[in-house]
Amino acid sequence: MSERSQSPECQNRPYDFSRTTNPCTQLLGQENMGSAASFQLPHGVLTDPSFLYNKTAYGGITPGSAQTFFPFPPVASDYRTTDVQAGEFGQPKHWYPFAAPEYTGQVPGVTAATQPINLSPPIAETREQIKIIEIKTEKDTGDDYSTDIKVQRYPTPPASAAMSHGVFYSPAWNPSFWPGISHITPPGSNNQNPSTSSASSPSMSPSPPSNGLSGNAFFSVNPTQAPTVPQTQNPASSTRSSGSSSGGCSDSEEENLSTEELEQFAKELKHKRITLGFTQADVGLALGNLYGKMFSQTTICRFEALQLSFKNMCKLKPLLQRWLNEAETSDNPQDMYKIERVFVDTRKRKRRTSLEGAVRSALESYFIKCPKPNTQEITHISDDLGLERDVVRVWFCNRRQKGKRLALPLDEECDGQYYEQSPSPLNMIPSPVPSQGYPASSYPGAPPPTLYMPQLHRPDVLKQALHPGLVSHLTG
DNA sequence: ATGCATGAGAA
DNA sequence: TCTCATGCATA
Repeated sequence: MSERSQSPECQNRPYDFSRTTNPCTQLLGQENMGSAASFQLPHGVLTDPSFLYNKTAYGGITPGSAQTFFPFPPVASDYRTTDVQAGEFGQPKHWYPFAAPEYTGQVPGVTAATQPINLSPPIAETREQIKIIEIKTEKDTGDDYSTDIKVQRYPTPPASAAMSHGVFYSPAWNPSFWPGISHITPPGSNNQNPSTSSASSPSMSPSPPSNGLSGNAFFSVNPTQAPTVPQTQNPASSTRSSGSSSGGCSDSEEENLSTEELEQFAKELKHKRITLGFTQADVGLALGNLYGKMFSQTTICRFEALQLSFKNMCKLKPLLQRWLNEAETSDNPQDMYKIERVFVDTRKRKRRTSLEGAVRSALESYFIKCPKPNTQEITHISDDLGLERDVVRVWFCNRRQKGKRLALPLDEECDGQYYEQSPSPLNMIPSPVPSQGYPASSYPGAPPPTLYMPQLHRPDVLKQALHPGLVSHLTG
C-alpha cells in the first residue's frame, strides 16, 4: 500500500471535514481552538476525554474544552511549556551516532540477566557464582543518549557445552529458524515427566552438573544442533490445517493451537516456572541456551500474560514447551541459564521519554480521534504538545499495538473497529483489518480479531481493564 | 508489569 | 511509514 497522504483511518469520520477532509487534519487545523465549541461531535460522543479515561480532567485540556471533547485540544500550549517537555523535547535529537555493526552481542534478551529480578532460591544460589560485569558509560554524558557496553559473564558451562571461549553468541536469528524448531514437541506430546519434578524442586539445591541431557541441551549454541529433540521435520505446511496465513502460525506445526491451548499452556508455564524457581528472565536466558535465541523477561512476561499476538504466541509456545520439559526433567535446571557470555552493546539508545500524565491523556484524546495520524497530523500534534515528532509517531505506533492487545472481541462492532480506526466512539465505519490476525477458527463468535484474546480480555474482565468510561461507551 | 524504543520486513 | 516482534528501562 502506498503511503497514504492522508490518514485513511481518519477519513470516515462522522464529521464531514471535507478534506480535503481528513477529520484529523481538520481537527488539527482547529488547533488552538480553545473555543472547543468549534468542534462538534456527533451524537453521544464524549465531551471530555476524562470520561474515557476515568480521570479527572487534567489541567491543560479542560478549561475551555471541558465540553469540547479532546479535539486536538488546546492542550498544546499547556504542555509545551512544562519543564519536562521543554527540556526533553526542545530540540530534535539523534541517537545511534554510530552504526551498530559491532553490536555483535546483539543477543536479544541478553541484558535481561542484568535486570534486578527476584531470584528464586535455586537460581539465586547459582547466581551467587555468577559474575556480572556491567560497564556502562555514563548516560547523559555529552548528549542525552547513552552508550552502553555491557559485559556479562556467567560461569563457564560444562566442558561439554558447545561454547567456545565462553563467549555466547547467538547465531543470527532469522525467520527460517522457526521452521527448524517447529518440530519441537507439541504440547503434551512427549517427555512431560512430572515425576522428575522433585529434582527441580525450588527448595532443593542444585544438583551437580551431570546428565548429558541437560548439559547438551542447555548449552547448545547452535539451535540446529540441539540434540534433545528429534528433528522430526514436520513440514509445517503438511499439517497446517488452518491454512492461510490469516494469523495462524504459518511456520509451525503449532498453528493448530487453539486459544484454549495457549491459555492453558501459558498458565501451566507460569505455574511450573515459579514452582521450579525460575524467573521470567531465567526462562528467557534458558531459551537462548536451548535455541540460541534469547528472549527478555518482557517477552516471557507477555507470553504468560497472553499479551502477544496469536501468531507470536504460537511461535513461542514450542520453545517454551520444550524449555518446560527440559526444566522439569533436568536434574540441574540451573544449568539452563548458566552460561558464560560476553555482551558488548555499543549502541546508543535514545533515552526513554517519560510522558507526563496530562500529555498522555492528550495523546489519548488525539488517538481516539485519529489513531493513524499522517505526517502532518503528527507534526501538528507534536507541535501542539511540544513533543518530538518521533516521540509522537512512536507513541501512536505503540498505542495502536497496545490497542490490539486491549481490543476485545466481545463487541466486534466496537473493538477491532475502535482500534483500527478508533471509530466506535465516533461512529466510524468499520473496516476489517487483518493485522495480527487471530485465527477465526479458534475463536468462534469472534470477528476478525486482531490479537490474541485471552480471558484477561474477556468482556467481564475487560471492563476492569479498560477505562470504565470507554467501556461503557463501547458497549453502550 | 508496562511505557517508550529499535529495527526488520512489508506495503 | 507502518506493522510486528522484541527489549531496555522504569513505574
